[in-house]
Amino acid sequence: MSTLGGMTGLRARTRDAVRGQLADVAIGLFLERGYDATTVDDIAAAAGVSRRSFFRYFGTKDDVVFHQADEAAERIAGALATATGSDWDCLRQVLTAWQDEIYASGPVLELVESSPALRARMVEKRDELRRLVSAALLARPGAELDAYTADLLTAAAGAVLDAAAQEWLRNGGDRTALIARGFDQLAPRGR
Amino acid sequence: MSTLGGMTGLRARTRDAVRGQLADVAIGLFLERGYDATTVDDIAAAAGVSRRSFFRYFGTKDDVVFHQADEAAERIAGALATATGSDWDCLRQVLTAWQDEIYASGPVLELVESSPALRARMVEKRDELRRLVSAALLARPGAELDAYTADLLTAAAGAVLDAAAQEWLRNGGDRTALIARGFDQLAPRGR
DNA sequence: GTCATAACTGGCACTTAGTGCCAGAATAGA
DNA sequence: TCTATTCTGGCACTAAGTGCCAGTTATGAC
Repeated sequence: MSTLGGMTGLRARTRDAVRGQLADVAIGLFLERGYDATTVDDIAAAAGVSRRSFFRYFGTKDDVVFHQADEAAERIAGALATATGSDWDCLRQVLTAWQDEIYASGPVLELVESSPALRARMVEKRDELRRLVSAALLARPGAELDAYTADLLTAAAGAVLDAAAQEWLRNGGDRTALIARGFDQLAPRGR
Repeated sequence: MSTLGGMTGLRARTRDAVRGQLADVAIGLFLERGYDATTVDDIAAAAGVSRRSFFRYFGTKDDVVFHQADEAAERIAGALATATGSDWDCLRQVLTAWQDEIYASGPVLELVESSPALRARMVEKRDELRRLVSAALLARPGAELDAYTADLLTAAAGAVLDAAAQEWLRNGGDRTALIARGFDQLAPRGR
């Protein structure tokens, strides 16, 4: 256990590599045949590992689609801790900057929308993110809000992102502009 | 097929009765031993039906907890169609009135919060409700909003309910007052 | 280089949710 | 009463996810 600060360790690095490769193979199959029609056996076989090993890299079949989002979630919470301005402005800045990481851009979002199981999991992940962000907002250095207000503002900010993502899927357009409009409209009253 | 308007039919009525009884037995077991530790076999045995029949009444194990919510969702959408006032006020009135149906009051809410699987399903159901409500808001007689605004307002109203439910689980108190405060704070600007 | 330790791997068996199918019992309507 | 529909239980099957074990490989100390 003599690891230096920046040292990642060969073991961890190969592990991350396998993980990423596994995810690529899996998403490729999902896009090709559909999520439900692809079994974990298929993924494992295509990636050249055993079924058992797949579950050592991903706890569930759908985690494969959201594993970047998990990492992003903690970085978002971290970014929020250092943001300045009013609570609402902090949420606005951080979430606008991280929108691409929250809503996996491109084909992955359509993949998620195409499968009820994946959509359910996405909503769940969104909820976890919401909790994390709310806690980070509440724990900010000079915070002057209560837990209820933190939950409320965070959920409202999430509402903006959700609505913008839906509209973007419907009609395309400038997602950042949609988000800006939403944040303007919902800016909280009173303090 | 000579059923009169109000006639429910004996078959449908007994079916509803079995359904309700099955739900009661299942929730009882869930509260007693926990959700994950209760199998569908347990439920079926305790209710005196076969495992196969259970799945004829409920598509999944967790549907048993949310089957009232599904019915409530459509009634909420119906109520919204006949509500009057600004879009935001309509949402406020209808959702405030139906809060108990949305957030199963009492022990069931705690049961849901105690199991990750149930919590995930609840979030999913909430999402379905959100879509239904948004569509109903958009389709209202004299509606003057676009799909994006409908989604935005609906999600914001949902944010109020979510935050209020969390706060209520934390500290108790008057849930209706919390909801009122949330709706005041998030009242949208512009038009 | 050697060696003990820890981590990774594949294979197997098992539980559980959920589905398709079929044959028998119960029921509604003519 | 007779016929068509519906409900039921049982069986077999798929697929996700987990625990366990034994073999292999990399790691770190000497």
